[in-house]
Amino acid sequence: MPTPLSPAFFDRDPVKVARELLGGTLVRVLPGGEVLSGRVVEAEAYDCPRDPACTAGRFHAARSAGMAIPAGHWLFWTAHGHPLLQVSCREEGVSASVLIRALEPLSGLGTMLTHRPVTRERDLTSGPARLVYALGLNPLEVSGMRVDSPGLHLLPPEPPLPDEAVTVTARIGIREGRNLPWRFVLRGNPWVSPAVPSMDLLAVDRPTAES
DNA sequence: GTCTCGATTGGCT
DNA sequence: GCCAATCGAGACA
Repeated sequence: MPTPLSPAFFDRDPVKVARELLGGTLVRVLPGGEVLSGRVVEAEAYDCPRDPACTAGRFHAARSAGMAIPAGHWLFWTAHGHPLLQVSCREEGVSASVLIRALEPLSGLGTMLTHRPVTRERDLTSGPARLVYALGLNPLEVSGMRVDSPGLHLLPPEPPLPDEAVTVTARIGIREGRNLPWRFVLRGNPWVSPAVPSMDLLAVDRPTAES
C-alpha cells in the first residue's frame, strides 16, 4: 500500500505536479469507513503568476485567496455553480493549484452511483464537478484540509507512468491561456472529460515546463 | 440590490 | 454539437 502524498510533494511547479499526479489514486474514506477511490486520469495546472487563464488575483482576488494557502491542501473553486476539487501548490501566498478533472472509479462504485445517479457509468466521474458529486464531497468540510488527511488523500501512481502513457493537451473550458499545454490525460482512457476539439491537441506528448 | 462573469453540466436535436 | 440553466462571488450604484 503506497504512502499518501504529503504536502511537500505539491510545494513546486503545479505543471509538474499535475503530470506526476496522473495515474495516482484519489481515496475518499466515508465516516462509516467505506472507501471510495478512483484513478486520476485527467488533471490541469493553474499557475497564476504566468497564467492568463488564472482569474485568481484579477476578477476574484478574495475568492481565490484559498489558492494562496500553503502547498498540499485541498481547496474548492466554483464555476457555473459547480464545485471543482483542487490541490494548492507552491509556498503560501502564491496562487497556484492543480485541478483534478476526471477519475476512473476503482472502488465504491455503487455508493458513487447513489451520490450521483447516471445512466452511463462513464458519466459518473468524467468531469471536475462530477467527481466531487460522486464522491459525496462537502466543499465546506474538505476545503483547507491537508492533502494527506485520512478522510481524503492521494496515492502516487505505482509504478510511475511512462511518458508514452500520457497525452498533453491544451486546457479546455477557458478563454485565455488555452494554448498552454497544462492539461494531462491518460492516453486512451474512456473516463476523461468530454473530448477536446482535435485542433486543441498539441504536438507535444510530454511536459515541457522546465522551470 | 442588481448585474456580470465563469476552470460546468445535462438535456435536446 | 448546441445551448440554456446553474449559483457563488465580485463589482458597482
